[in-house]
Amino acid sequence: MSNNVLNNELGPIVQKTMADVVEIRLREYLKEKSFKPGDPLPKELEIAHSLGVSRNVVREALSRLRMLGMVETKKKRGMVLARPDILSSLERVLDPLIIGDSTLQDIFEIRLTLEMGLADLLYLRKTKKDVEELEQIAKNQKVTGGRQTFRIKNEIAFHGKIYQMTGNETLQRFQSMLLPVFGYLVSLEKVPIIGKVSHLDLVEILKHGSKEEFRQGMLQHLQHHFDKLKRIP
Amino acid sequence: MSNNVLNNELGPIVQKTMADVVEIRLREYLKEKSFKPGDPLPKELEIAHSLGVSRNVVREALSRLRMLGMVETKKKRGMVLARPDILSSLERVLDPLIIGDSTLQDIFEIRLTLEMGLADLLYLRKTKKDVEELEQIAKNQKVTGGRQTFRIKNEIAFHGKIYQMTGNETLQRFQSMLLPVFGYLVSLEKVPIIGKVSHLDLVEILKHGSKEEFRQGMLQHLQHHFDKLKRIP
DNA sequence: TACATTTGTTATGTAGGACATAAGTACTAT
DNA sequence: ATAGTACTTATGTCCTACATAACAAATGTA
Repeated sequence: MSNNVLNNELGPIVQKTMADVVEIRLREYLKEKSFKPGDPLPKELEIAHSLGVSRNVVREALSRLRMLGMVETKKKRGMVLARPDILSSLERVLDPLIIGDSTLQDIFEIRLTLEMGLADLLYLRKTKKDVEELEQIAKNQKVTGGRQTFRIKNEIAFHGKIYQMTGNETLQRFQSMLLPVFGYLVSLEKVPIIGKVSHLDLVEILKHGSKEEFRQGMLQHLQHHFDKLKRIP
Repeated sequence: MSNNVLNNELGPIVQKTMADVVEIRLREYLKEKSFKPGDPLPKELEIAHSLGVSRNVVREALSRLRMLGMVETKKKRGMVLARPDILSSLERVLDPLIIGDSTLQDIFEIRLTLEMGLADLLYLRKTKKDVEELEQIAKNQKVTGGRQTFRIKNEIAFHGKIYQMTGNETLQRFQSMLLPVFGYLVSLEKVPIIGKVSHLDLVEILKHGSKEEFRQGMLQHLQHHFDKLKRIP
């Protein structure tokens, strides 16, 4: 018998605690009964009794769902299913000091991918006012020039504004959530590298150029990042 | 005093439970002391005593961190900080039936953005073998043709393969995690719409065409999705 | 009758104790 | 010295009790 088969047959032993099991069962229950936001959940004691566990365990499981924003509770009124904020769960674990290097690298690549793909949304939704504000940000950088900390702040403001211009709130929040990750990665570099295409160049393209030109401009702007990517991962 | 200021001054009243507070305090503590994966945490009772709360509350907070994969516990040995899997937290809340329509729309746009930005990673890492496998998937569709359920499966296989070809595991998992969302959105459409550029066309471009040609091809392939996007969000 | 006040009920939030269990650690006997 | 035993410790689970908030019902007053 090959080792591969063995690995499939016996997975790693994960000793689930009761809270884990109850969390899963609750999820299944909510899905099966197709609960919708606003629907009231059973009482803690009812859950505990019907699952044959203590109220403590149920509360640990519920505490998890509450953290994710899946349930909200009010005294006496009981608990209701709620609409979780999908990004708040991400936010809790997105700490560059904790997540591994390979994941960090993956996230960095995702950011590059997103920025290369932004052009379509951007040209669909950019407004004159937005472009003007973006130009102002780009000009600010030009004026103050040197200072490292300010340079980074401005970099963040510029790219953040671009995300905001897409009109996609989730995307925008996602980007701002990734900032600490990039701040961390950038801090590892000794010398700040400036792309061939500047922020002002990008603004100029946004004003008078086409989608395709913007994509090319963004590619040039990010080129030094792409240059450092490994071919075979 | 303007209403805007008022809104900033007094935010909405959020009555945090002790478990919420302890969770936050623990996070801060881990950050301040710059805990790294593998470092042992204080005992439950120590935490409870030093925070002045019951062990129950501490366990609820720890249960949350355990769910996110931030801490792992073994009997007697105690708890250690662990490397959370950033996507597993997302997975728990990514249910199209629960999240709101606007977020659903945002996610859909993010997917389009990603696919439009994939070209660079793809051309950096695609292998001959990958392209051949992709071609096989595309041909499979051509052969069997009609059937709705199979068409969707094949669509998923094709685009999934493209993500896999980027060599970015996080990106790939992210995409496969979004599939239920798109399955849901697609199920809302009456008539399946086929883009002007087919899967086989895309494969052909991957074989002999340039990055830019691929991007244009992908744009054509997704054009009907872009057509339906709202200008002003 | 209409309204205000009080009382009761209920579900969650918090505290604290008890014990089982697993996994080290120290000790003892051959 | 090694094997086996007893002890210790931290987590996992259960139980009881009570505080608190919010709703419901009952009661009293104009």
